[in-house]
Amino acid sequence: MAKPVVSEAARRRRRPTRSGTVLSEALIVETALRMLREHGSAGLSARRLGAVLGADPSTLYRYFGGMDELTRAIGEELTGRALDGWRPGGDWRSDLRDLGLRIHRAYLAHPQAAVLTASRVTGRPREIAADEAVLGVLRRAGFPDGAAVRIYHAFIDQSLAFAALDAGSLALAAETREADEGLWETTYAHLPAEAYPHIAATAPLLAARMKDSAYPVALEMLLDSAEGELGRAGG
Amino acid sequence: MAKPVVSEAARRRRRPTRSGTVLSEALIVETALRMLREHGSAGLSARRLGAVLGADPSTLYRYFGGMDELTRAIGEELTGRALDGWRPGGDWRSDLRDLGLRIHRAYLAHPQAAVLTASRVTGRPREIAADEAVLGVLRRAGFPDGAAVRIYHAFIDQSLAFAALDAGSLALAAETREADEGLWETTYAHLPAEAYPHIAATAPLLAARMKDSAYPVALEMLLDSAEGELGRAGG
DNA sequence: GCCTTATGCCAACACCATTGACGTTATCGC
DNA sequence: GCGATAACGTCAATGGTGTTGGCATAAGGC
Repeated sequence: MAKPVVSEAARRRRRPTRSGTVLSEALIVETALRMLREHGSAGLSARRLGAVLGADPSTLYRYFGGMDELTRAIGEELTGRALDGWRPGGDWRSDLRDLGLRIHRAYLAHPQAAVLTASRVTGRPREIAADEAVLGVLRRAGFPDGAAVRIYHAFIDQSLAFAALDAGSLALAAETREADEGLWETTYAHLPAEAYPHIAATAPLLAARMKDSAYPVALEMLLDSAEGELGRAGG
Repeated sequence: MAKPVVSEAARRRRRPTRSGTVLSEALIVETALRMLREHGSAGLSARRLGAVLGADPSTLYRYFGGMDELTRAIGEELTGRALDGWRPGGDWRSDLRDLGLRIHRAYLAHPQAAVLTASRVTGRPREIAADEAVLGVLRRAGFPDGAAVRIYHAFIDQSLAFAALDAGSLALAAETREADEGLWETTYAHLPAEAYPHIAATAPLLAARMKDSAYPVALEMLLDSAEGELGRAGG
């Protein structure tokens, strides 16, 4: 076998690579993030990553079991950055809004990485911390446990789902340089009004809105509904 | 060059492949869908697809510009199936609910394919038809154009986003056979109550709810909010 | 029945992840 | 200080991938 994959903590003998750099889990993940950002999600490969690090591709297998494990490590790094600095204020609605937007923003800061990792549920420490935070906000707001769990589930999955979706289109746009956004001005704007009357009637509005993420609107609608339920039930 | 990619409509000289089958766009897409379902999202490759069809891999390039274009065709097929048989009834809310659940269901019927395609905006005919349908329901319900477009955007992106997210976990579960669902009974249920009081307090509720998709709840909340807005504005 | 050309096939290229064997050298116990 | 051990970087090779140019053939319009 070629892969005991010594844990990072037990790693002591750091030999510099042929080109002089000293490897580490953190350095590899960081470099991979930079490569994803600069060369797109297809630009990350063991060979290229090795080349950038000045190391043989096979060296990476001393640190990660495979590209899949590296991908999960990158995802961990992203979710970790999402919660950094968040503290609950007093208002449950703005707390949740802030949390949702933070998650969305953290993923979109690295679209190419997000699209690779966003759909993986890890169950790792920082993800659990986020879950606890959301549940806490809802229960303190006065939602009974059943409602709190239901709303929590919708909220967290909505955030992750939109993060992945928006990261996907952002990554695609950055890579192909051909504006998918322009699709609304070209294809959709010139559809025959008889066959597609509603699109034709709202084409300018569509063109203006489809450029941006729908997440803020969807999030606000979810909060609307929750607030309505809270008003009807408790106070 | 090797790829004029004759359009399906202009295709007339159908020569049977060495193994006797006669190729077509539809047959290729259909076969690809079956392969994705049976062998997972990593099981689809030009070579394997060719082998199953009894054709040389390069033959596929007479029908699609590349694997990327094939992927988009698969996505188009999925969205098409979502709309099959849908007719608007009288009530806008149940119309939208039905449409949303159809999209979600159509994608989840082919999780491996959905995970490849759900984040691609194709701009192809059947996708446009779906957009037109949603906009029509909203405008007929009495929403002013601005609100209709805003709600349409949130609705369609939320449907696709959840479809992709849920398909991802479904595909992962099917491939690795290790139940992610059990995560809530194992990891989360045994967290220290001091550090994670809210998770601990709601653990049984969480375990029961996290197994299912949050999409129906999120959809209903979106519809709640829209109905509230309609009530306040027009009557 | 001829001609054109669409279309299937072949061979080849460049890339990919992954692995096993091999040396070298950094660190630990003494 | 010194030797031993094994961590870890490197090399070479395997079997996969998408994609392309050239070629032969048969299908269909005339």
